Amino acid sequence: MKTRFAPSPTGYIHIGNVRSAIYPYLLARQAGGSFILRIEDTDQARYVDGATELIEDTLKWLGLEWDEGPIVGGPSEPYFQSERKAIYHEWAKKLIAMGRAYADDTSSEQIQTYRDTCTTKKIPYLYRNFRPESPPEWHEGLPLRFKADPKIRHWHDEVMGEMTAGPEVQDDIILIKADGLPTYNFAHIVDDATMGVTHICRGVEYLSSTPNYLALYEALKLDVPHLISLPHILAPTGNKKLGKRDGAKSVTEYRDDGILPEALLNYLACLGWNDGTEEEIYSKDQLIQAFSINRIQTSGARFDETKILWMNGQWIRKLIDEEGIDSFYPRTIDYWPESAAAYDDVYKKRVLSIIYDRLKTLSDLREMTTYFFTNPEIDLAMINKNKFLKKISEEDLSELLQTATTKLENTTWDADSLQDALNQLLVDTGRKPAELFSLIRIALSYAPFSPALHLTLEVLGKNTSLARLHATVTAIENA
RNA sequence: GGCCUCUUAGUAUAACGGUUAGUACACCGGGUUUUCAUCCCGGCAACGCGGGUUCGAUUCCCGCAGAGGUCACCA
Repeated sequence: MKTRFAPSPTGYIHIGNVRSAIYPYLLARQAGGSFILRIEDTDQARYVDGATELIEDTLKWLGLEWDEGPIVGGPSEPYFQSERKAIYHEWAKKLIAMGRAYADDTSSEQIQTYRDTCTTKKIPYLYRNFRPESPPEWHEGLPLRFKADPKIRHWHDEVMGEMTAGPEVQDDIILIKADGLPTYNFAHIVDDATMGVTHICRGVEYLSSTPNYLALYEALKLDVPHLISLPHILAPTGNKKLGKRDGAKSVTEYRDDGILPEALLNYLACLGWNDGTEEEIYSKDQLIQAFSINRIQTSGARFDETKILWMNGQWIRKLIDEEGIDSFYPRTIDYWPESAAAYDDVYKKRVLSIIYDRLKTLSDLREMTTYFFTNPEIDLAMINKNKFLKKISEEDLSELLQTATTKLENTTWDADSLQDALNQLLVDTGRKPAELFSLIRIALSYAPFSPALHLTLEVLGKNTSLARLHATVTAIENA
């Protein structure tokens, strides 16, 4: 089995089209076949500088390594269509020789009048109805058209099932443009054939041009590869397919937002496909095992930002629980608050180890861990408004904090001892956990939430913790 | 407009023609010595409409409606 991902270098890969890279990848890996990356850069007008690198970068990040293509090379080089012009022309000449292609010197104005004629007659426009009797000899600078053989065509789509199309959708499509480069319609057929591609995964938008491709395969005496039409990913609102105009985010943007490639791959693969079990979390290897074409959905699916967030949290926890903090930590380095730069990895790993089950994305670290790196600004309103603390007098609050400080000063600074000390404080002071713990927690962090108190204390360290408690006592007394 | 495709809760989906239509996210409630989160328990919520076929239809067939795709010297 040979599959391919064949994007145009017109910008970033967004989540609306990355599935047409994921599914062929999974298929190839499952079958022990190969996965090709081919760059379809025949439209010079839409070419965007750097887009190829962006595509490569995206695939690498997602873990979709290709066996043939740019960088790695392969038996069917080159993998850029712009460099394969001679190959297309060779195949085009075969069609000309067998009388199945002809040069087209019709001006665009003339074509427009053909169209207008059809519009006024309310009949579908087909160029072949205006096919010239004796077209000129083909030479570069002139578009080359396929001579269609319109008839009823049947084919099998692995997702959509048995398909039928009539002659009314088959036309003399352009094979080679005036600039000498082929159109997608021609190039992909030649490339897939010469590269040995056995399975084509592409969006359903190609379904309606398939009859034309079938005619080309037939004329060129080529076997038709297995055709796999992938339903669209829908925009957040409405039912249209997700595109850049709808603000479709690039895949790499999710990386910048702190989404793990494991989570994005997992989510995207399961959007519009499932293996029939109730499993939700799949690693890449599990996807390769479980994937099957016949369970791909036929209807479009909406990308749900909330669910990818949930899944990302699951993956953060899974990876840390299974592989440990040390192995996961390097992936977090770009996501810490600026103030963390002054701290070493050992400290940041300790912070990570007590905060990670609160993360939905890696970039949550930026907001959630600041008080581990800088002394928080004292905000007594947080104490005064707290539902457990607002009924306690300032004198009592101050006394309570001082008692706690004294107790903690004489405690060995490890999580277990700190937990024991806090429990003892509960007994000594006769306070409810909600009162004592809320007060200490706020004095330490002035954050809306933080990890368990004994862990927060342990990681902050004795000096910092006691200093922060003192600072709040002082602030209350001066208020 | 022609041709083609799709249609189960808000979202993603499951269910040999027979089930109280299952699961996950979201949301709501409860539990786990403070908070937030994790985890656990519970709740809410769906077969587009109309005809057939059948003892019985979410499931098969036909219409309709709605939505989408496509009709380029773009891919």
